[in-house]
Amino acid sequence: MGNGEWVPLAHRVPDLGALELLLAVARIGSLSGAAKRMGITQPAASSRIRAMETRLGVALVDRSPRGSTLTAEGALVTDWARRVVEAAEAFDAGAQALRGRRDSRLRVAASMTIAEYLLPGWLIALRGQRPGTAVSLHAGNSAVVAERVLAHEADLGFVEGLSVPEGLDSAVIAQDRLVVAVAPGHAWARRTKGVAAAELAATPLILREWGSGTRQVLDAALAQSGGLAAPLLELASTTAVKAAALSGAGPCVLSELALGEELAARRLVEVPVTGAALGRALRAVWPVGNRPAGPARDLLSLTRARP
Amino acid sequence: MGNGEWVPLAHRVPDLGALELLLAVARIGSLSGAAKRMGITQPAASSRIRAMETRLGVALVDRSPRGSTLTAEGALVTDWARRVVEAAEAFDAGAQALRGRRDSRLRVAASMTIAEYLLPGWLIALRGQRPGTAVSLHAGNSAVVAERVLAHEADLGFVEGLSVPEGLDSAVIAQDRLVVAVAPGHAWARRTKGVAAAELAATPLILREWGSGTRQVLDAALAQSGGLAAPLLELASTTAVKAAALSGAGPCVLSELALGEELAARRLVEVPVTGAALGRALRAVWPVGNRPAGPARDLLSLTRARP
DNA sequence: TAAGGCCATAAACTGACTTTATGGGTAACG
DNA sequence: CGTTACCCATAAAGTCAGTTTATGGCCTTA
Repeated sequence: MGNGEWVPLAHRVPDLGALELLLAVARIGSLSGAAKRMGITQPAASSRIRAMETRLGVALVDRSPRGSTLTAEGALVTDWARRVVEAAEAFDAGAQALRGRRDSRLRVAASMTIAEYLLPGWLIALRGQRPGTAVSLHAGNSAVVAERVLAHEADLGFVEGLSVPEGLDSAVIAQDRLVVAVAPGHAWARRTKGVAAAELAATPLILREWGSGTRQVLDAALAQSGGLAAPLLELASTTAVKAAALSGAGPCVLSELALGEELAARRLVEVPVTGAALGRALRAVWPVGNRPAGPARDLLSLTRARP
Repeated sequence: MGNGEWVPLAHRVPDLGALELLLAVARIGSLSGAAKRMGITQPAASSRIRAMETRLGVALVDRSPRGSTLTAEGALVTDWARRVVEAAEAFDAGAQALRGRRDSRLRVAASMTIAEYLLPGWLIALRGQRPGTAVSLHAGNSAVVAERVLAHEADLGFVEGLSVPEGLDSAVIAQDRLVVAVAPGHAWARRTKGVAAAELAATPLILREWGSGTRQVLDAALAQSGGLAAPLLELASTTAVKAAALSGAGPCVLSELALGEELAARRLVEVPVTGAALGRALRAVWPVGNRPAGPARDLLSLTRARP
């Protein structure tokens, strides 16, 4: 893509502090109250909000002597801001765990997909329930996770895959699903009956490169339908796969977790597949006999559909 | 919720510029290259990445005399960062449109739900196709949108609702759906057969306050099943409704768009409903006869499942 | 071995954000 | 009808993070 006269996003979007302040103003209903909540003074808050309004060219809050409320545009902006702040919170939760402090009271090992999409949310929830718990995270493939759990270097592991590694007990915490998705303009988007496994197998697809968990499950599921055709594109990251599919290059296959937002917004359309099992269990694992206790049990109960 | 020793998110998460820089490093493969791309000097980039590593306590990039590549942890952090940056891009696209400049070549009016969840994505896509197009956005309820379109104050409108306002032609661009969702621990989460409309109507629910489009559709859909019971909670914002449902307070009803992420991550579970039509069309509208042309046509074709 | 990538470090600079210090406005209350 | 207690705005001075400029070391390629 061309560069043109590109300016960094950071110069066009208020910084996280300002967005967070805006959320506080929305919730609390006054600039000074929000300022106190954020640990800054009232003039600072006033100035920041005003700077944000100037930059956006829109009035965000109605000031009155007895408080400030959002304007209609302000409410919309606040909703967009909330999504940024929530993503930042997930980032923070994940990053803190990645730090891997020695004094951690809960050591977790997780596969990539789980670490990327699910764990931050769980950690935020755990922090809500047990604020004191320090968590350390180690990410790797299923084999690495199993190894660390068996060596008692992790209190709890999370794996995605078809089978449970030797020596571990497990509980299914969710049922992930590979999803075939196409851009709305693609011919398959009209197929309400979906595609048969054999047709899917015969079609060149946009895939992650070989070695990814996703790819392995797909290979196994279509083995009896003739095996995978040569890929249309073979890309290194989930993002690249999504981008290619969005541009209409062809059908892609990714975890439902990676596609949630695109599917909800109809930027991509799911194509049902008949005759192949594209599901895979997401499992929590622990050494045989060592049922999780303490913080590990807390986290586990957060992740399971049924406690 | 208690405050405790809270520190602002902005002090724990790198700023957007740093996250964007990290993405550039991931894509380009060198600090100096990423620096050039971002319009800063190489030492600045080096220093920012280093500061980020220090703050997070994790090495993110492997430096070598022939470039820099992400470490395993770096790749994970980059994926989390990408979500923050994408949210910020959506914020920016929406905010720019809200500005409402006079020289806008495309004036759009949209209902709240569409403006909040769908429009930013469309605008990003439009910017990709037609970089020069300046868009102005006006958000309001269906009546306001219709009025602006009829008065030729907007080139294109987007409404959600059961009927098309008088004097407007329309095209269905997506089928939104109200979703009943509960926390995974809730009894309804186990109901694979879902709940009947009558049972839903009789159950106290967590709802948006009266007047919201969501609420109206729900009222209409359950009118023949006995009408809505008194709400369990009646809250002012989508976010508040979600938060209440996440905490296990009870079943909530929200647009599928608002719940996409929570459902994908299984933080909330969808409960199928039988015997009531909870779907509603999302429509683009324009004055009878004035078929959209130019930029409006470009945007319209981006939003339609079938061009 | 010279050239051209890449990255690290040090020191001076800049500017955005902050606090401190005021002032003006509205509402509740005796 | 003043007093008190909120609320917000403005001005001036201070602070610190992030930046540039300048330099040096390392590795590969021709």
